[in-house]
Amino acid sequence: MREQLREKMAGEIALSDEPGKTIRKWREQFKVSQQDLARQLDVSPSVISDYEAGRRKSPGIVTVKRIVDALISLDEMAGGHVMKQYTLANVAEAVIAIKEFSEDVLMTNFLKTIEGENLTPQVQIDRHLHGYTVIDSIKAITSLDSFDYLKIYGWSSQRALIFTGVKFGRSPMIAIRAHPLKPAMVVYQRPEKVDELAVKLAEIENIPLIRTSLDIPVLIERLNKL
Amino acid sequence: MREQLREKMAGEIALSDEPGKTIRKWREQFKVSQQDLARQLDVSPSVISDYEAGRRKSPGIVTVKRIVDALISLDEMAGGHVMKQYTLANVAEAVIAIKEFSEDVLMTNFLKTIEGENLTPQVQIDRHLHGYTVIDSIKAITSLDSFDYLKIYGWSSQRALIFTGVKFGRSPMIAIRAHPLKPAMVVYQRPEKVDELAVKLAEIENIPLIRTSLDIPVLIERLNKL
DNA sequence: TCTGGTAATCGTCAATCGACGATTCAAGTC
DNA sequence: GACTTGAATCGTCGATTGACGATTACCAGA
Repeated sequence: MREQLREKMAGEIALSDEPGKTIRKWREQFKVSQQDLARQLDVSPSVISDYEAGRRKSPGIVTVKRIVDALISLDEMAGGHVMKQYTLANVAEAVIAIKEFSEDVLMTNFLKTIEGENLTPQVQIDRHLHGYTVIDSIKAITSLDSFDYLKIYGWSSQRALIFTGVKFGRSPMIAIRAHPLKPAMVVYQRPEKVDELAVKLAEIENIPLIRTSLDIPVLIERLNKL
Repeated sequence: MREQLREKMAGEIALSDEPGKTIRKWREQFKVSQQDLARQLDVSPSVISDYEAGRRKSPGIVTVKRIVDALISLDEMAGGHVMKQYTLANVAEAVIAIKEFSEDVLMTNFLKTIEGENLTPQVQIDRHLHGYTVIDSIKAITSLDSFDYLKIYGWSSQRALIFTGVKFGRSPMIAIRAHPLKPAMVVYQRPEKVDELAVKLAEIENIPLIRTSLDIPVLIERLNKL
């Protein structure tokens, strides 16, 4: 993952309109002072300040590389704390919780547990669930990646997909509709509103669409008991 | 994904010891001539050649950005063919097949279907499976990413993990051992050899370790019937 | 109030970049 | 053999970077 992070940092800085600000952002992420960074790089602290202030509009890639590596090295010397964040955190960015049940769970029980309200009364809820995935839909959408992960790993015929941060509930259903592998159940956690279209799509797909008003920590806790 | 690719390209170029070669690599990926690229950038072709030849040891990030954007723009104008490669291909790189069963499958049936030989006779195989994932272990290892995806999405207590391209079978078991979430069964498809350590680890974890001699297409076909 | 840690600003200068254009090669292909 | 097309090499030159050090400014504590 080290390489990944290095590349991301370098890429971000290189593409930034204000590389200085991006450098600063990362330096702050790593909780390193300009001085410490300067020491690690064996340059004067003013150099760092100049970069961050944007005095150089297009620093050379060697400079960028040196800065990135210095930050990562400093972090490693201090235990690699920051890097760890960007390992799991990034990959799992959009996934808040995930679990496979050791024994199948009835949808009706699942509903009771999360205090869910069925928005699609026509759809049968007599099936079983093998597991669930709780997804931060904002993050899933902004980092398209995550959506792709989900497409491949997280969506399966026998699990509940729980979306948090839902506005109208259209995008998740559209994504589901576009994909061959369907979840057995879709849950919106405290949606602002649930669009008609979302309900209609769920009915077409024959997937029960559930709304719950539990907040995330409570929801997670309840789910853990299953 | 566009942003992702941009960042990756910029990052790679920025971190490269020979940025010129990396620029060339990408230009060739995009199947663009130096001249076309130069035209897109509105500079003389010799400029590109100079960069690729390494005449500038540390090009400024603005230059890098311009080159990256030019390549992507050219690709987009031509239909975005190259970019598409870097979308799904990359994410799914290591996953050859994946499926959740609609109904549980007994391990013994699973074994019969794939003509599997149990290398761990002590371990019980009376459990059920919810699904399986077929993984190209070479790709999974070289692109560390994929291994991380798996950690989070693909590994679950009730599924079979099928590894292809196995040399000694140590790495997959070690990775499994290191991770809290365990598969219910591990299958090696035509391993060159199966190391003692791998078997021992499987026993410790109480995960049946299976060997199959089916080749990949046949294996997939059989699995599809489940 | 003084001090130490952190950061900003700026003048300066050698080194390097960014770009051009002229020239030379290497392969096709007409 | 003449003619494109793609690429390499290099001298040149103005513009910018990379780095320093001096100076200033802003806190938070002792």
